[in-house]
Amino acid sequence: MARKPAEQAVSREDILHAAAEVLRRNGYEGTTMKDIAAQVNLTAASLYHHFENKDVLLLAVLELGLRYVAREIESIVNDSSLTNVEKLRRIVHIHIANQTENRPAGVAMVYEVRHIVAQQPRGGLSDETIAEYNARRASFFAERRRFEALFQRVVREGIAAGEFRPVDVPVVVKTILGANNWVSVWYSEGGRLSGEQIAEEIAELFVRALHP
Amino acid sequence: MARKPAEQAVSREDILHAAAEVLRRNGYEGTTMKDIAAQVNLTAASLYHHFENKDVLLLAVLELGLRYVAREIESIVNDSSLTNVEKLRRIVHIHIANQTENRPAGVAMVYEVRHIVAQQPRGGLSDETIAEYNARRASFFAERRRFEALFQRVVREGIAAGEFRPVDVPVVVKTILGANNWVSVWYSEGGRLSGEQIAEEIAELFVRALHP
Amino acid sequence: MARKPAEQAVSREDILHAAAEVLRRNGYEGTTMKDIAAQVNLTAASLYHHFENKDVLLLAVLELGLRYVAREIESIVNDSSLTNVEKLRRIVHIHIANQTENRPAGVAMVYEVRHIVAQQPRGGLSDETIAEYNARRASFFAERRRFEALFQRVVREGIAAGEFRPVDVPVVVKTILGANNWVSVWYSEGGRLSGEQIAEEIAELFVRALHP
Amino acid sequence: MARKPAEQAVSREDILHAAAEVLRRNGYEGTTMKDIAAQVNLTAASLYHHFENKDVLLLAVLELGLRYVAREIESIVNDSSLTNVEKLRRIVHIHIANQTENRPAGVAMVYEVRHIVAQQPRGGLSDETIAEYNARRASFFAERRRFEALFQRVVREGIAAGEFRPVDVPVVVKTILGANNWVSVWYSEGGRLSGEQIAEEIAELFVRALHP
DNA sequence: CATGAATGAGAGTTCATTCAT
DNA sequence: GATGAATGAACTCTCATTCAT
Repeated sequence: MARKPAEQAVSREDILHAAAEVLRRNGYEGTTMKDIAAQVNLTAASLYHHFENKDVLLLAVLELGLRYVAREIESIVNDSSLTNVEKLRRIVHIHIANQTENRPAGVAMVYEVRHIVAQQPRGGLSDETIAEYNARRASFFAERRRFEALFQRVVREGIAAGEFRPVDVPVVVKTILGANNWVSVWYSEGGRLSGEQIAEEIAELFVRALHP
Repeated sequence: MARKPAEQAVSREDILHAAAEVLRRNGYEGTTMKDIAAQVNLTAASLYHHFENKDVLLLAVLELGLRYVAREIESIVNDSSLTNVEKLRRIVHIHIANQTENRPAGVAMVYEVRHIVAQQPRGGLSDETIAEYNARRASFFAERRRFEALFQRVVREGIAAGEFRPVDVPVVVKTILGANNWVSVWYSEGGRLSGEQIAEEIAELFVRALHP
Repeated sequence: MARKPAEQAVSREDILHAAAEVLRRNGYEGTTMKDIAAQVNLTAASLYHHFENKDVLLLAVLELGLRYVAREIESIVNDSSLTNVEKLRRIVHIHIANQTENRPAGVAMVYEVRHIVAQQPRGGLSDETIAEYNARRASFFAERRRFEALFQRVVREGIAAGEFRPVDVPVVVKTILGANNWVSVWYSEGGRLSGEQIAEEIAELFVRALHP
Repeated sequence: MARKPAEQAVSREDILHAAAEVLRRNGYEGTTMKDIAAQVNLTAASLYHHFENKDVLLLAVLELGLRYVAREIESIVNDSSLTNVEKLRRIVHIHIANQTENRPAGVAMVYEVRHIVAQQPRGGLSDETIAEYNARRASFFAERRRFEALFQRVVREGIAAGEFRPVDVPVVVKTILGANNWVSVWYSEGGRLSGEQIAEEIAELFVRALHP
């Protein structure tokens, strides 16, 4: 009753990537432990060696994906050699690339956030597991706030520098994020436009929208 | 063994409204036939007298919601006394109002479309039911295309009239829709801004973005 | 996907009796929903039509069994034509008969009480189900206290009447109950002695133990 | 990949004591290999170096516990300076102390015997393991018979010596054991009475019950 | 010896769906 | 039309057990 001996073992990381892929295809509720397991040639039971829980696992996926983009965007935002207009263009590009390319959780995030917001950790769990879940959840939301804050900073500093007209920063940023996120819903590989071209068009749109 | 004595019997319409409400609260997967039935004081079994299927039912909900907004928007777009700038402002307002006020299918649409796109009609069904489902699905997508076409018409005619600069119309419309849809994700009643104010800000943003 | 049409439907009562039987054979943890279902020719899923929960179901079994014996014993205790010595003999007989004959939950009670005492209602349940469970649990314990109180009353009144010597009533009653309960552990049908004979011997033992 | 560096390795004995503790807390079914392992700072897998089986392990625990009490009782029974009345008092005390103090197998025995009686050795095991299990089982029951025989001997010799009235020895002994075992069910530390006091009351009860 | 990784078997539970009444 | 009872399929999760390292 034990297998998978020589073949290199599966790591947490591997599972997270597999899960991200399944999540993208099937959505949160549509994703089963069996699906994820199959993706890494394991049985569902085996996943519980690496994650205490489906929720914990999926949350880890989203957090990972988010952290990844946030890092990229952060380096742009901190680059003092760029104007805020240029920063806005670039981070829109990065965000959209994250939707159109397969970067884990990029797509997932659009749809699945509602589950995390609403959801009590699945019932009948040990206190430790609930603690683990809440920790992950807090971590995810923290990352999420940081992510949004980066966009806000660019707009705010752009306004201060006279590069952008004064606007309601939170609403504008939500609008940009909404537009970008939505790309993952309608983008199709091999469509009329590449991800790059789409990003170009959208970035231009918002730069003009904010023009003083 | 038949209940529902005094109260007049429930209609398809009643069920659709109830389902829309549940859908808004619980999401597609989270919505059970029992939930919907409870909302109209029926048992799950009874729903099958009115709809052949959960999928058919939910699809009807989305179609209904969509048709409703489409009607409203259509009357604006056909009003020849308005400029295209004015039309754009108004339809953005209507679309967002549909997200922030409780118009059920409005909210649902953001998240749930994926199910309809992806989903094979649930296995093991009679051919008639599958046919019914596919008909509904086609109908939904037709409505959806009409809906989007209305936005596209405004932008396109605005460009032709010199009110808007030339842009990639499909991408721009998707961007506007994405931004509007996203409102339902982050809007909270009693928040800092009313739905009206949010709509105002977003409309202004896109009008400027398209300024020649 | 629906069966069991004409054959007379299964009632809650039927299930309780079936469950009692399985409980007796397999013990609390050893009893599966499938086992119980099989006993009444149903599938496990069907049981959830009648009981919200395994715990709720099993608790109902124990409560039912207990209530049954308590009723019998009560009528003896209230019979003012009997001496307390006679009452003690009779209730010991009844209690032991309950262990040796197949009266539901008689046997179960010996082992399974620990589960009810210790156990949090299984996690991940709706609030209503938890409420239902707690109600049943309270009801069970109330019944249990009543049951023990009946024995105590006989001993106490016997002492007052000079039929019994003064003793520590609670301890003595626990001792009698323990001895009786234990019968279910070692009694085997077709053994050297009948249930009646065993009861006779044990009753005699305690009557003498209490002799002034 | 081997841990447990400084501390000297765990012995079978250590595991048995740990298991007894867990058994007492959680009951037979509620006790997992992981629980036991955790108690001795091992992993579940490691337990299989010491015992072929969960059942074998737990059986060993019960046997150990039983053997321990049996020894104590034996020395009393063999003490020719004591009357049988005195012997009975003392062995009741020992037996009850075994329930009220933390001697693990004491408590466990009450509940868990059923598993051993009923249970086929878990399926799918090697013949050797089954053999080992059956050996342990036989050994357990032998110990159990010896234990009961000690009580029987006291009663029987007491009758022969005229210290006790003639009774059905097996039934009487079962009754005494049942009463004693039951103490573990209701005894609570810090309750109104100490274990000693309870034992006193019960011993007195049975001595009088057997008085000629 | 000990462990981490893996697994099969099964448990409880949910849910869309069916059908006789 | 409506319901209660029933079901199959699926899902999450647990656990004893194995085996290469």
